[in-house]
Amino acid sequence: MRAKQYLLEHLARIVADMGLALPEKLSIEFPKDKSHGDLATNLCMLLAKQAHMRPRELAVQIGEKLVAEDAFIAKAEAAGPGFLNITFSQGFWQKTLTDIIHEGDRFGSSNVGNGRKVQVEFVSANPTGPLHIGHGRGAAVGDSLARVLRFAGYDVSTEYYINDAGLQMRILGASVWVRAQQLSGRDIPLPETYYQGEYITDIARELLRKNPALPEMPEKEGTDICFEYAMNDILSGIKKDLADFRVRHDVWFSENSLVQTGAVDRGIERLKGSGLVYEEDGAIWLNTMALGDDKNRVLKKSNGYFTYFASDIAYHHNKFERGFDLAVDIWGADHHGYVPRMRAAMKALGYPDEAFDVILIQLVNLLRDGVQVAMSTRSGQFVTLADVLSEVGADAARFMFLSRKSDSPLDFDLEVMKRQSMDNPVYYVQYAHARVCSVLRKAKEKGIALSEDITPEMTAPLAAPDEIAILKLLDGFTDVISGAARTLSPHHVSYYLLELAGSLHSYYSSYPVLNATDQNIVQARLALMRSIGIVIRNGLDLLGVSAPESM
RNA sequence: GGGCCGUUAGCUCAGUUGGAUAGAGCGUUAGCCUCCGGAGCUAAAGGCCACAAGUUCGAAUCUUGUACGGCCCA
Repeated sequence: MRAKQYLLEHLARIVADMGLALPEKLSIEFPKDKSHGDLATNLCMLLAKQAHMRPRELAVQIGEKLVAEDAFIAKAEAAGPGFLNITFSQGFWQKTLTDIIHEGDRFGSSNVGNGRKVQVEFVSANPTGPLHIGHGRGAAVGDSLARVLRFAGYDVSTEYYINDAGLQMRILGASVWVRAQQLSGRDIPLPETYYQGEYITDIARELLRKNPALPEMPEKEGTDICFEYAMNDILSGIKKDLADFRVRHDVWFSENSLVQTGAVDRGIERLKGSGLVYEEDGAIWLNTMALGDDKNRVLKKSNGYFTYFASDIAYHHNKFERGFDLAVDIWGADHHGYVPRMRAAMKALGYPDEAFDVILIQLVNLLRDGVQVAMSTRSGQFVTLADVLSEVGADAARFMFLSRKSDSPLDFDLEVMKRQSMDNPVYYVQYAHARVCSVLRKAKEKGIALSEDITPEMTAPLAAPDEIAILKLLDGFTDVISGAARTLSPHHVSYYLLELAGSLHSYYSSYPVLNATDQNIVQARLALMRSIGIVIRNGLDLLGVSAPESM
């Protein structure tokens, strides 16, 4: 981060002296940080294009000027066209430790979000049954994304949309009603389209205990009671599961409340302003084809009922009325066909394209020892998120979900997830953290004081290539976070942590810390250990994974 | 039939405004416990980045087409 800003300032001046303008987008952010040579190379290519020069020619010219700068050394290499390597002094990298220790749990945060108001809506499962493993993946991604965005300076609110109006909910109530009847000895069959799961019977049993008169009630009234009770019961179960998974929703938004307050009607009214709403066959339609969808969609059916689409439009309209600059929805990939029509609707409401984004979460393939575990919601035979958590733990599950980009399917093997080996990389990262803590503990026991003031003299012994490499890696943490925020991809954080943990383990095995020969070296390496610990902890926190001090 | 996503080492996967010799883990092979935590480390082998064309100084990355897989819609 600092390296880039630093480079930029100097290059900007040099380039200006040469009569060239720095492309504006370059002044915002440089995502690449593996090698600062890449950065310079990129820059040269862009500038060369602008100046109509051969890249190498320009590289040599810039290189010569850079060499004249006393703050860093640069050279244009003869090998390959247009390659320019820029090397920073060791002190430059060593200063990273000062920043980390000074900023502590804020290290890695930035202001690239610039306070933009973002809403992340995720999970939003119908409260008709417990959450399963697929919801877990969406929950982990959504929650972690929110944490990353917050850390990167966005103003984030997380939300769960409760689909508590509509057919599925009526079926839920009816299912419990039938089970309650059966439990009180009546021979009524449960229709196939009703919810079959064992949990429905459990709810009915519980409700009967509290309300023994239920089976005698008229069907309408009884079903309503069943629905109300079942939904609240299931919803509180969902809330508990999410809490156990360290997932937080700031707002629980009820679809029913939209319907009650007439928001759906108002949404359609507003849509009419786009001139794309029309009536046909007694139904009200939105001409989404005009905005990229592959066919037009019904808003209000001829029987007078609104479609799901209509209430979703009203809901999203409501989001923007609440002042969000960006609404991110996290959906199961099986809903991807829904994306074009929502985009079309947002456009019809007059919101810009970039105000609405959807992250699609691909399927989770649940396995046990390589054998697929059958899952079917209809038959009620599925492994719940709660089951998985109690078996493998929240840390392992979250890390696994956040170790893949969300748009590719994921194999989740329960047996592998219980193994404490590199099959299960969360332990590798946590172990690195525990190791660092252990060294710091031992230092304290030995009476070695850890100075709070990190001075350049103190970090100066960190001069080995391995050490400089780790310092560069630590310095890049902030970029990783802002990159993950920009691309809405929290999994970048996991990969970064794996890399950092690997560096620590490797370093640890060949460089003594407490047993180093010189007290100055001990202090310097302790500062390095502390910094690595802070960065791993900050990173794990963004993933919602614990950072144990011992294991 | 239309559409979305994917295809990178034997397996599971990273690789994001195009950049130097494409990276991890597992598995395989050969090593490392007198030493701060071996849940660890070192090294080797393993690649036509599905295929073909295009864009350019440069493509795993962008464009088009084809094949295969998953999903959605009709």
